[in-house]
Amino acid sequence: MKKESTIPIGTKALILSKYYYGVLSKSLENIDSERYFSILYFLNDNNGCNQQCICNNLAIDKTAMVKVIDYLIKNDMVERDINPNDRREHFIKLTKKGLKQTEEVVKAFKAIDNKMFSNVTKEDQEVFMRVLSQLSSNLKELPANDLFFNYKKTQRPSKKINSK
Amino acid sequence: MKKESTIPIGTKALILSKYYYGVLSKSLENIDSERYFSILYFLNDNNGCNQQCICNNLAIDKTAMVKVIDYLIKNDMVERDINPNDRREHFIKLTKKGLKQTEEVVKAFKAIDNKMFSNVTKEDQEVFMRVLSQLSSNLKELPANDLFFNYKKTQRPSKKINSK
DNA sequence: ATTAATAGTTACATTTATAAACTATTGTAT
DNA sequence: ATACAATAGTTTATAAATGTAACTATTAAT
Repeated sequence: MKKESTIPIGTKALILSKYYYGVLSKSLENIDSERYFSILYFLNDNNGCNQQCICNNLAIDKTAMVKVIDYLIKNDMVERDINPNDRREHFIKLTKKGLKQTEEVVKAFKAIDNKMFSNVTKEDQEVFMRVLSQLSSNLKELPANDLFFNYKKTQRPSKKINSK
Repeated sequence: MKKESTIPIGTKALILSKYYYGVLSKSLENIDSERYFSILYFLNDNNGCNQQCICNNLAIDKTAMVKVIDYLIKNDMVERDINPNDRREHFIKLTKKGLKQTEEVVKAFKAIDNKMFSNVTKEDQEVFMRVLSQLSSNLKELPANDLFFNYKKTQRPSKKINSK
């Protein structure tokens, strides 16, 4: 009685993503960024959004995002522009080079998605995608994980330094 | 024309796993291990397997695994026993305490899986799981990712130090 | 008896995660 | 108008995760 396949959903999802990004980075060795492809992909659809927007949508901490953007700027993939209407916000915009290379990134992502689904029927594919979204939103409503995201404990009761 | 939801499968899977482990670790705050729950879960089904086996099944690098096991030993969750029939292999076995606490871990995993699927029909659930497995095995056969796993480049053409 | 392969380890460098404290800016309530 | 809260982003520090290379010990293959 082998029960080989009793691996929890979350673990399976993590494993899948590891394989996925392995394949992806293999097919994107010619891009000037060696990582953060998912951010480029996201920017392709949301060019000019602020950093917090990327964080919220890709579940990345904002302190990590600072370095991600720094890296992408260093490689001339994006630029960081202050929003004149709300100077707290920094818009992240793909550069000319970034736009061009992001095309390749998007193609690579979509190629993998297509190959992955090559032997899955259209109907099953539809169900899969729908359930995947459902699971994610179910999880977001489960008891306080807090682990990610930035509006978290925020207890900071002290402070008030240069206020007086 | 918003295209909010065009996030690649691999990215969605990664995000799902982040939320998932956030919820999980929230519900397992009383366990003596603060992490590596998926390894405990795996050991519950495969108690006494060697380290490589865990690596292969959970897509974790073997050099990382050393530290994971060290950590779990330090917290008296597992022990590491040399296989007398092949002294290269180290069997990883749950301790008495590890067995007990792993019960809780398994319960927590299954509880989350249940909650996630609470509003998904049995049929859709079945399709989802089947496709998820299919996608993983599709990915494994895509062109060399190399990124993970241990039988990789292994080119090491030099070496031969103390051979002569 | 060499040589190759496997399981695991060590050491190192890089990347990522996490928390806390911070600046700058904007929103809100009195 | 002023005080306070909230938001976006940054910095710093620490810990953990990840990846690479070189290593030991052991077993398998020739």
